[in-house]
Amino acid sequence: MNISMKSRYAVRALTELSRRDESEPGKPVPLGDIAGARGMPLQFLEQVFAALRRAGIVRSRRGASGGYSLARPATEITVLEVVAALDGVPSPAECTQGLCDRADRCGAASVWIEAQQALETVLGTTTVGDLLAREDALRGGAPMYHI
Amino acid sequence: MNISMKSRYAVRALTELSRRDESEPGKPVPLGDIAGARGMPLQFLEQVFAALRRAGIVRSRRGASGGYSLARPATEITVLEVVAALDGVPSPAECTQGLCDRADRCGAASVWIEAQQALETVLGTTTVGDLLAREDALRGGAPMYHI
DNA sequence: TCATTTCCGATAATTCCAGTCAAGAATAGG
DNA sequence: CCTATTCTTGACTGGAATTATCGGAAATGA
Repeated sequence: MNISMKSRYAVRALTELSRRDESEPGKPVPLGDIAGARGMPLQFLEQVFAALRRAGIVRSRRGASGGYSLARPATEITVLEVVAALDGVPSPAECTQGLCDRADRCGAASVWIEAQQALETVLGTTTVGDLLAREDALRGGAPMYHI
Repeated sequence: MNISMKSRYAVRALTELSRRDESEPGKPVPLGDIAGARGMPLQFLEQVFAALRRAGIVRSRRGASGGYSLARPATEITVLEVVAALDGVPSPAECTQGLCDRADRCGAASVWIEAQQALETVLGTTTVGDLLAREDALRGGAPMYHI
């Protein structure tokens, strides 16, 4: 199972959302702002955030001065659950989901299972908060050359 | 990241091929035998093995009593290179292939890169020989637990 | 009321996947 | 040489997934 644009947009958008949540905690941010800030198609983001809301990752408020806000602190939202909400649990091969009836006598299944576990470890231990911190490090810590 | 049927068939087929290579080393095995032994569509396997040959993983001999044989010992063929030959290097997101022009200022790229590295570690350290050994362990009835 | 914004379903364009089909070329054995 | 076997290659297809876009409905604050 692939990590699609939906998941990638979601991660970017949540990073942006948590950036804004730092300055004005809890205040809803319109999707249009987020889409604009990161160059993502608004109507596609709407689909993405609908799924994020159903998964309990963001909260929404409708109407004027509405928008989306984080349902939990950014440091408690893992990349894994974001991906799971949009693409399902990422698995390199279907064997790893009990769909392979040969798994009990197929040595190959084990390697796909190990691969999936490695993926889950990385994605499950990285939070949106981490990504925001990394982004800040890139912006601030990157060498600044003057023209 | 998609590990397609091609790669999965390839891994299964190479395991079968190395099993036969054990009893009669270097002897070409017709694809029909391999397809039959593991219930895989022959004509699809032909595509798969054409790619494996181009990648230098197997050798072919045409004609009667021809077939495919391993180009190297099974213990020197990693699952990673098999997957790479058929699906390309597995990557969870395109960012990790230099296609994302935002990578230098996008904190999200880092997590996809780490995920890819974790995948490559698992797949790159498992060989077809390992899979054959695991399969034998499974057949021998001894349950095998791997950490 | 009105502008804003989320919500929801339909649809379209494109690409990918898994598998099939068909014709051709090389080879061993007789 | 003849023939069955086997690899080689490319085109093709049906279905599914991906990546959106469109149009409007419902809620909400000013």
